[in-house]
Amino acid sequence: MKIEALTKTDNIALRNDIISKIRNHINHKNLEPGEKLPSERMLSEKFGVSRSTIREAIQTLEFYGLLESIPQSGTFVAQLGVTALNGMITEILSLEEPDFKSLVETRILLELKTVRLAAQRRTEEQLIHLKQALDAYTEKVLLGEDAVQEDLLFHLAIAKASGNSSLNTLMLIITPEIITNFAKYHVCDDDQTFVGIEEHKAIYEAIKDREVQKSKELMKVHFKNLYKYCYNVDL
Amino acid sequence: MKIEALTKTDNIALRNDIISKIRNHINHKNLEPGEKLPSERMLSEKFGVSRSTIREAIQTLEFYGLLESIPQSGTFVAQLGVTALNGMITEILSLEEPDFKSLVETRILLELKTVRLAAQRRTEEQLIHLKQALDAYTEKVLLGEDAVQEDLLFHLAIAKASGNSSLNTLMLIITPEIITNFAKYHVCDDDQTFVGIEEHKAIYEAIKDREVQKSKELMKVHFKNLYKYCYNVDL
DNA sequence: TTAACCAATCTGGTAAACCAGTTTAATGTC
DNA sequence: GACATTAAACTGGTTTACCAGATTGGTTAA
Repeated sequence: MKIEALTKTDNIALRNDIISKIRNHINHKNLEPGEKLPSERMLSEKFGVSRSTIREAIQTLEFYGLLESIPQSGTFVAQLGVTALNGMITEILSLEEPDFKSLVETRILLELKTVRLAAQRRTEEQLIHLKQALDAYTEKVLLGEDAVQEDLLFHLAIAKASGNSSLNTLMLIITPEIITNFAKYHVCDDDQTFVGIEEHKAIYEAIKDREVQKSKELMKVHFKNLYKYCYNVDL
Repeated sequence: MKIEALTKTDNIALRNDIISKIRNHINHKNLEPGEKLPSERMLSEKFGVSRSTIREAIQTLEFYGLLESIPQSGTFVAQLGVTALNGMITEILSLEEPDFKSLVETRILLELKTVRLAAQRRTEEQLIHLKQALDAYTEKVLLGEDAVQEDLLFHLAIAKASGNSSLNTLMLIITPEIITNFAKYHVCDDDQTFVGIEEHKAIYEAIKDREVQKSKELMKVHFKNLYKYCYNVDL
């Protein structure tokens, strides 16, 4: 088991090492925004690793919007200068796994915003989608089954209805980790879920009626138990 | 130029297609949390593409925490059930490029939180780092040079000082796109930056003195122009 | 001199072969 | 028949080879 973990860690360490070397190269050559990086083959040779490894590192930096690969042409640095690039890569390399408390804290922040925006901006189509998610959740709970997934999907539907693509993306990024931790710590084993039905329904109604402030207050109540629970248990 | 874009789009389309097919497979086989996906070779053959393509798709899903690859063992679905997985992949596939307004809206939300947390939790070491970032920014402005990068690095330092790894990660994700859009729309060409020095300095002092509410108010002021500017220009 | 064209070269993307652990199942022993 | 052993098959990771489009530099025709 520990060998597996070590191997996995090694892989990440290797990729981070390459990312670091790419950063050094950009610094050393003072690559300006839009300039071209050496080809994958060159970097591969220069760093003594295979193209796959280089490509993985580039893909990671591409995800953060620091590089952009164009087929049959090259890999280019984004429209941000050496300083920002350097600082950001350093930060990315030092990123740590988010702890449960951070996740919950962030989720609450994001959702108190998405629910307000949803109440303001939701379209009829999004409202239907919300209703479907709500019904799926309710049905699951009434069957006495675990409904964590349907719960989170309803919240994701709210994020989508917020009309803010950025917030929607961020919610998608943190949600799986939230669910995983819920499962790990058995946060949702108790029968609070019946209360959850009413709370969800109320939030839905508020969004439907475009009651911005009320929707936020309802969400706050909805999160109160969770917030308290997590801080008591984990802090 | 448009051919380049098309090629790029095709690549993304291909990867998304594979992701979609993986989702279908998981649905069809009703893979429970922790269960193993078919090997990359099997999927490669099943979908009629190479392992590289499969691996890229898996890597994307790994980033969102939906799958996990373990060397010499297999790829496993995360600790979330079919329903959540299905819903999330659907959402991921339909993700759209964030617009500038969404980015700004999100940034303001995140930073009004990070600055408060930083004022509460910052360590002495983080304070030093903040000071360095502030000085770098000030120096650049006084030289009359463009200081967008140093500006954002200061804000990232605040995010790091918030002690919330999750918020820090999210800030890192949206920052490059913010900078890119700043450059594209020439938001920061005017000499507002001299005002920026004072505002940054004030925020730093508030964090230093652990004045939570004040730090938030100062950040609000700092963002007021930007918020207004963006909405006026882009909306 | 200039502009158009063409072929050699270079690019990222894709596919196929290879590697080192892991898993599994068959085989041999007690 | 139960268990230990061992070898073959299977895994994700890595390396190498190949592809088609883009770039580039020189050559040629106007």
